[in-house]
Amino acid sequence: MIDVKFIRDNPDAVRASQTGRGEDASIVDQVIASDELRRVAIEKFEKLRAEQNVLSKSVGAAKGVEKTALLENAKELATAVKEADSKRAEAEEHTKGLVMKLSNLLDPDAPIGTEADFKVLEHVGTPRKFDFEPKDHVELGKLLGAIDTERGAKVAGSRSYYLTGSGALLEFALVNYAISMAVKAGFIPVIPPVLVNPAAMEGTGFLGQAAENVYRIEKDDVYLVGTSEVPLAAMHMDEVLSGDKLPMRYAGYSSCFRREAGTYGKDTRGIIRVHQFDKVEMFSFCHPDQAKAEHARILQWEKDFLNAMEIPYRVIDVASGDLGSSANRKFDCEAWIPTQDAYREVTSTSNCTEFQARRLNIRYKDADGTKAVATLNGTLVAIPRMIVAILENHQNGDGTVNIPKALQPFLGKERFELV
RNA sequence: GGAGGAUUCGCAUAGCGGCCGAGUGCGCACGCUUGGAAAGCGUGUAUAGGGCAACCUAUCGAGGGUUCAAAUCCCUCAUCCUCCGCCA
Repeated sequence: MIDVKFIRDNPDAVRASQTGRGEDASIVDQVIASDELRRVAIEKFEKLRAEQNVLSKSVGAAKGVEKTALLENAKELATAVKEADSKRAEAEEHTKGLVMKLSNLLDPDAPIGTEADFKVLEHVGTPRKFDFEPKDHVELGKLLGAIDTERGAKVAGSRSYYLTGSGALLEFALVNYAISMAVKAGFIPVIPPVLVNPAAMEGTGFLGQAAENVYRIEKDDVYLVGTSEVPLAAMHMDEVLSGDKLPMRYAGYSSCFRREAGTYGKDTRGIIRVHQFDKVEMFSFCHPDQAKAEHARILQWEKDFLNAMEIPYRVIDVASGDLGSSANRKFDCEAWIPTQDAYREVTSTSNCTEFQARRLNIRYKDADGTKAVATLNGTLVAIPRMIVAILENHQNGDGTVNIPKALQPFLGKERFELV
């Protein structure tokens, strides 16, 4: 949510941002008009209310005939106040509804365009040349007894899978490595709730365009989170953080649930796109002035992780039209997937500036007063995609897979063997 | 699932229709005092909105209602605590 005052003072900037995203810029003018009416309604109500407060006091003090007369007046006023109040509430709601439609302001450095207009920032590592025909992760997963998509489908439907044996152990190793890395970097490790209430979901912006991809448990009016970003961000909902404690960094480990509506036929093979997976997510609450620097730091931790996995990847600056509505800029790390002959997203980090915090009412207090914090998120490791990248990039001709050095202490061996 | 109790300014509490945006204690900040500190004394100590400002308005878990007037009365909901039941 963008600050209404900012919209009022900088309508052109907001319009430009909307246009850059390929979204409706006319909302800005609707907001300004609505805000005008809102302020008139507020003034009208407050004036009447002040009158009523005075009159009410005099009613209390008065006696007899005088009191009866005053009461007569007071009753009339009460009706007027009630009416003005509901008009005020209506105007406020209308304005807020419009403001909520606006996406976050774009970072001026973000590339403008649609999904395909991303900018490649760098390549790290070189895709490996195989002297044999590389197998894909589904095949390798079978040979290693690590991934079972057939039984996953039998028991839970499409896009479901079992991680077994080496696969399960690999998840534990990845999680352990990620968490120990995060703790070293000063993150507080968190195991958050994955079942959250509507306020948390709404506040983090997942009930807007992304709502289609969210699982909802109707009976209890709760949602299954698609990322621990939701419970991590909502953790400090309606709180005022002390300025000297910022940045506050959390690393959440949780299962993530995604309906994957509208992705029929996309990535149907294997575990690139699944309904449920585990992920370690970085989340930071920081000073708005620090957000850009913090974003760079989070990206660096993502790169450190991929470097440790010895996987070739590239970093892209996601184009305006492909940003989530909360993000003002987003970087994706895309790992090289040999059998797809392509780079595929494995991690992603977004700078949400104060947008999300304003919706969730998360502020910080320092000498200058109380203001909205900035929030940022980034994937440290999303298990299935990382497993895909590791299996495919580190496979040997016989189907065995070498374990990256960083993970070896967590697995007690150097190679995954065939079963 | 059933029965009770609770939710007030950072914390602990008072208040149970107008004198309450709200008292007290603790904490915190500043000042006085002191060689320095403690104690003591004094002052201050929420957030949001509207207004150029003086100032006004709203907020006592949330939302409705009654009333000229609600922290206070009524209803619904949420959370926490205790007891019973159930499960582990």
